[in-house]
Amino acid sequence: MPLPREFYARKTLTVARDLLGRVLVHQDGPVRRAGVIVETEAYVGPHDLACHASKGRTARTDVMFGLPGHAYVYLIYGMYDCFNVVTEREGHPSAVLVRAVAPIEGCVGKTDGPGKLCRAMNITRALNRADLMTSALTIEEGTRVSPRRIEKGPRIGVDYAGDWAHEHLRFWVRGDPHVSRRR
DNA sequence: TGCACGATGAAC
DNA sequence: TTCATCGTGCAC
Repeated sequence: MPLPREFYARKTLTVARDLLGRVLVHQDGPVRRAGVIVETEAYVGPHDLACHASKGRTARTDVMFGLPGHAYVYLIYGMYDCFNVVTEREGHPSAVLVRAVAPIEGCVGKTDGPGKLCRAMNITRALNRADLMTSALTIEEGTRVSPRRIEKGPRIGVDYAGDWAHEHLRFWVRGDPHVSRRR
């Protein structure tokens, strides 16, 4: 069963933490690809200079202004896809980037980074705007991670975002080997 | 119409 | 530390 839309219709920070331990599932034709989410980042709104929606509502960022629980998949550096889930209320652009999963089934190659997990689970821009309630891409309940096992720190690769680069909006499961290693 | 620059990963 | 590679947003 997919997590309900109300799960995503909360503060982005809350959703980012609560997504740890949940299971990302891509029903890729006959193949089921799944992994436990172990690392996330929150992009909290138009005032967040690291959030793509801080540029305004464009063809690319439009989905973030819509209903929560939809996929925002974009191309980064000309070669990698990154998977996000839209959060909060319609009209408020925000999302959670899933940075790493622990593979369960159907994953090809490593999953310890946002580009890598998309490649391993065959998540591409074809799934941009997909509704996680009704499409081949979904997130299931999984197992909640105890707050004492959750660590947080600054987001990766957003040094351009001024003060927002220092905010602790990245969350991961302490000690999990599938968390991305970069700093 | 052109151009600088990434929410990265992998090689050196 | 460098580079592959291209869509996006913004300057002209």
